[in-house]
Amino acid sequence: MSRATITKVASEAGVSRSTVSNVINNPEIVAAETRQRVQSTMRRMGFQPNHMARGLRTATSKTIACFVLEDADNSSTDSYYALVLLALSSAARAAGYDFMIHVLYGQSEDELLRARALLAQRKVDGAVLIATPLDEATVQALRAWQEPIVLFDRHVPDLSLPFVWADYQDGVVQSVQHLHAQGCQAVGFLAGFPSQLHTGGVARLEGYQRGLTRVGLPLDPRLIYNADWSFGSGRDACDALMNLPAPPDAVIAASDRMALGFLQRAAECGLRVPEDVAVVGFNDMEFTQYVSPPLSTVRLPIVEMARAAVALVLRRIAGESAAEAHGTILPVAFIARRSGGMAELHRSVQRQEGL
Amino acid sequence: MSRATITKVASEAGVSRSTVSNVINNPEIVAAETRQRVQSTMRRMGFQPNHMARGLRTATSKTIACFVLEDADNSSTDSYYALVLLALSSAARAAGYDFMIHVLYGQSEDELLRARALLAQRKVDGAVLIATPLDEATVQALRAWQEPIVLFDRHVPDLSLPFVWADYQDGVVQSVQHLHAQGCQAVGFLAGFPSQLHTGGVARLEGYQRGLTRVGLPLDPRLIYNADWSFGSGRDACDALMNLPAPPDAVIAASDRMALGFLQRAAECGLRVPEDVAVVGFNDMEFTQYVSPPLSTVRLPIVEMARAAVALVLRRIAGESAAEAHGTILPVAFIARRSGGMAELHRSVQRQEGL
DNA sequence: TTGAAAGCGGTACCAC
DNA sequence: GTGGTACCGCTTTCAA
Repeated sequence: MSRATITKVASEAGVSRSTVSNVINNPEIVAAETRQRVQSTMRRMGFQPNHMARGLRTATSKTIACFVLEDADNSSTDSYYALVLLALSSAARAAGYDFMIHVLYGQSEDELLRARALLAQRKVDGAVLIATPLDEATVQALRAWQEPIVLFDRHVPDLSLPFVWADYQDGVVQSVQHLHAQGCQAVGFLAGFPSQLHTGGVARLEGYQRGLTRVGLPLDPRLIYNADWSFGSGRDACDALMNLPAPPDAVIAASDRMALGFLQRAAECGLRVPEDVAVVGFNDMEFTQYVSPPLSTVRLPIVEMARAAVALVLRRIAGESAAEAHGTILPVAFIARRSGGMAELHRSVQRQEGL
Repeated sequence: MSRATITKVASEAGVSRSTVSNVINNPEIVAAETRQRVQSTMRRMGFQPNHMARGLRTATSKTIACFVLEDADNSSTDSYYALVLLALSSAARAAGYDFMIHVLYGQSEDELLRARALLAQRKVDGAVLIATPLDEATVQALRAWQEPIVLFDRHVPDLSLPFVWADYQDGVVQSVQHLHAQGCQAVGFLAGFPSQLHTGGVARLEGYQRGLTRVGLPLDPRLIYNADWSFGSGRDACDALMNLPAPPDAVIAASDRMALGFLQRAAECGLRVPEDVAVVGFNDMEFTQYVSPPLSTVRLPIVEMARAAVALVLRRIAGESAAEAHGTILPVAFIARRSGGMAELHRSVQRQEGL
């Protein structure tokens, strides 16, 4: 039994194909009686307009893709990606678009071509790119395509590709302020690789520096440990920093994973958190609530970022130039938990309770 | 500048459209010289065949979808989903298919219709369904569609929907065996909701019972705590079980999250793990490596499961009936870490080292 | 308000 | 081995 087509519906309902088409796309211009007859026929026959035929005619797919640039570490297996993908899918759907995910294994020309084919073949109307490592050359290439592409969670200063980005810098500033409010005087920092290509890493380091300045603490380079984002490097950082002649009384890690490594090693060394050293992470990964003590951290507004990214893609699809559709920067939220010290929190709770 | 079409390429290369089409789809039947001329013309013009036109003609989209059934808990933000989605996407791509993700917010008729539309409109050729909660009625409906749909990580005994499933039961059997080999004599169990609809929960409980039988330990119902999969319920389980007149010397949790709650509460109560009580989780979530002590757990073969699921979908797309394409059950792996006790491991290491 | 007809960009069959 | 041509199912003028 072959599928119902618009032609069959038309002949069944005793109207022309154009009328059926109008019932679907411009119901208001069809006479009420005709419309109802056609609608009930469509329902009865289980008619669904063929996406390919429609797309061929209208030259749109009503689909957007997320290009996931996978690096060597398989970083995209992180739960962060689950959150982002689902948030994007939900934002796309809210806008009436379907959502495709396409993984790029590296940034080879070949892989870029495959991604481009999706756009060139009109299989998708636009794309959001999510990439931890991102070469300059790749960005240039993407830009040259002149397709509706938006960078997610990336800041691209000069290049005219629209982007969505969270205020990483402010997240660390808030962390410093919180720790300072706890009475901490020597705040260390576990930096990730602050390569130029990982703008998030740079922004966090800048936030650290700016935060110190703002609360009036000196910047001591010895308190900055250059880790590599991994759990293990967080452990190493603990050994390195806490054995300094003048160890920090608090540390901020550029990622929750490093913070957790630090936390674990600190426990092994008999250090109490936050009494001996307060710890703050970054990202609010699920497990941060489950460790002892629960980890203070910074939460990214992923749902809002996804919405903003989809909105930017849609503007590009609608014909807006890449130059017009500039970047969107969204605020982050500091999440106070025990590892960062709770004095401030207690005070504010007391204040709320009118004590 | 409008996009290159097959017609333009044809006239540019001085051949007919059919020949260009053949160069793309049946290169071997075209004369080498013609083929090369056409190919270089295509390249020069940046020609990409229009997906819609091709799909219209061939009635295929070369796309499969993953339907994600989202429950009230937003469980799909779990990193498990990131792994599954990326594994599916990779498996799809290896088979030459693109990959769409479509979230169903609940199991209402409306949501099911939206998912069905994707198939009926020929926007996707088939789908993998991944769902924590899954009503009988939904399964019946899916089945009635007669579309290429495969259930991921679900066991559907009687219903003729192909499925992929991991040997949950054996995972727990292995856990029991490991603990028994450590000398544990009273192994408790933290069950999730063992509803009929969550077959994974049932299988784990069965594995517990079967494991005990196999190693010759008695089944003591008091050692089974009915938790709800959450971190908090794992904590509660610790209080409940460890305050029994005869507390267990080991517990197996049906999820890592519960195991971690147990671990945390145990630490608060001054219990040593694994000396006072050994703990084993289930799923091998990332954070299990990061807690103290690292959590023994059971790892699901997600990549293999994804491959199997895509393979089943493709068989259905190729025309195989749902009845023929039965289920695939894949083996799981017990991961020994410190929380479960390491005596056995030490022995086997010594054995390997020839001691 | 409705219908006829011309595509959209490919594929596939059939002559040549 | 190559070219002509009839579709695939829908949208979109343009007349009636």
